[in-house]
Amino acid sequence: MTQDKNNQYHHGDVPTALMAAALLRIKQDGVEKLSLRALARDIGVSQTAPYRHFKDKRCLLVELARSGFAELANRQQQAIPAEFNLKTLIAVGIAYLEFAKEFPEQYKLMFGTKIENRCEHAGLMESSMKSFEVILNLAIKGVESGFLIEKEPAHMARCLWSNVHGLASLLIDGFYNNLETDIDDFLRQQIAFNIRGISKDLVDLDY
Amino acid sequence: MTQDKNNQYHHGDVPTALMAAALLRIKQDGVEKLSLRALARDIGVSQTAPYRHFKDKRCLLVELARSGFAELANRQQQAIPAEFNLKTLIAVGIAYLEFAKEFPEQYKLMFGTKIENRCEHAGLMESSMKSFEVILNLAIKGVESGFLIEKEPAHMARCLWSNVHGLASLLIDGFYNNLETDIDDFLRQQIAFNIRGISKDLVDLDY
DNA sequence: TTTTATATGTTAACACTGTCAACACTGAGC
DNA sequence: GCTCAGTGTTGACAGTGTTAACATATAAAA
Repeated sequence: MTQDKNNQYHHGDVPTALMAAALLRIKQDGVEKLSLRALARDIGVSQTAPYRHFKDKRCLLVELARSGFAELANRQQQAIPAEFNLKTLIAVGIAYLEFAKEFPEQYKLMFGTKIENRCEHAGLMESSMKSFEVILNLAIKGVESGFLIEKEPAHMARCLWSNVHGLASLLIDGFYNNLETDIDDFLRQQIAFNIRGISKDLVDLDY
Repeated sequence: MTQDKNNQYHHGDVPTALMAAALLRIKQDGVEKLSLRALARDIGVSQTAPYRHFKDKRCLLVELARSGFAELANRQQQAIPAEFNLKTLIAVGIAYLEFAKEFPEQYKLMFGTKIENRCEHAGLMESSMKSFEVILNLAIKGVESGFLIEKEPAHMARCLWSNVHGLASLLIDGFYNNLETDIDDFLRQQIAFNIRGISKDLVDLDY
């Protein structure tokens, strides 16, 4: 914190400024065109300043993805109502898709191929695990409550996950653009189908 | 076709050579690092020679994706047995996943975000539609035969598609790496769950 | 307070990329 | 044989990620 904020040599908080700028940039131009130099220009520092805070571009992307998973987990958790039933799964699925719709570029970063060797980044893995655990806990509860088939809850969870991820991906990448019906109704129906597939009885979910 | 093949000024068939080289490159280094200049070097032409055959890099990627969809459609079609029942859907789903496993980088290109404004590329759209139509026809047949719920066959098809796409994506991006069970069993089970969700009765698919 | 060390920021440079304009060669049809 | 369109080449420009060497500001140590 310098006295003279206008003539400051030190920026103050380059990392968070970079993240904010990056979120803006990817929202505008897509994650594909994101450039470190442009980010540096955006926040008014030299082109190599970011390297004091991120080892390389990949690390900045990883951090973007990590925070994305954190936000996703948070939203999923928020979507769980007090009373648990099969519709809870739909609610969480919808929350998931809402996130993907709101932050498509961040979502691409989280799951896409832009980040290679994600396993090497512990923080990212941990964050994505936490997001998955929200679904996993629901599956466990579902099996315990007798709503879901008595298979591995992990498999139930992965089933839900892949279903909702498939929907999110196709949605983001524009494969549902020329849909005749309302997109939200459609998504709700798709999730409901999937839940029907792992629910114990042949329920009629009025999605 | 020059007489002297060794001192040839003209390469002969740059486009197909480029495609072959590109397929090799993305298989080795991933689609993210693909560079036009490297491709040109690979096939032994100057760095700007590709521009005589592809307007820009994007067009080359589009062609890669287009041929991918064609191959995918072909494999799906091949996987359909003479006799139709619910298991047919599983078989096609498995064929789909086999393709994704065999050509992960091409798959990423086909669905991922690397190609922006895919709608502008007519050939690509047509090719991807054809791939979808294979699934759509199955859904129609499924509704006609009374195996599937009497909803929009298009919705049934999209349900199958997003399910299998979700699995493929997560598989490719390494989210199933630390799976305890056999991956093929797992995938088969996941597809079966999904089909159970859109089948008319509560069938017990012995996947 | 002065000194020192560490964190942070800058400039200059390298190798690489996509792409364009200008030029050169080759082969087919007149 | 000449023309010309198709194909290939060279050279250049702007942009990128990244490193090394240098500069400054702040916090800790003296």
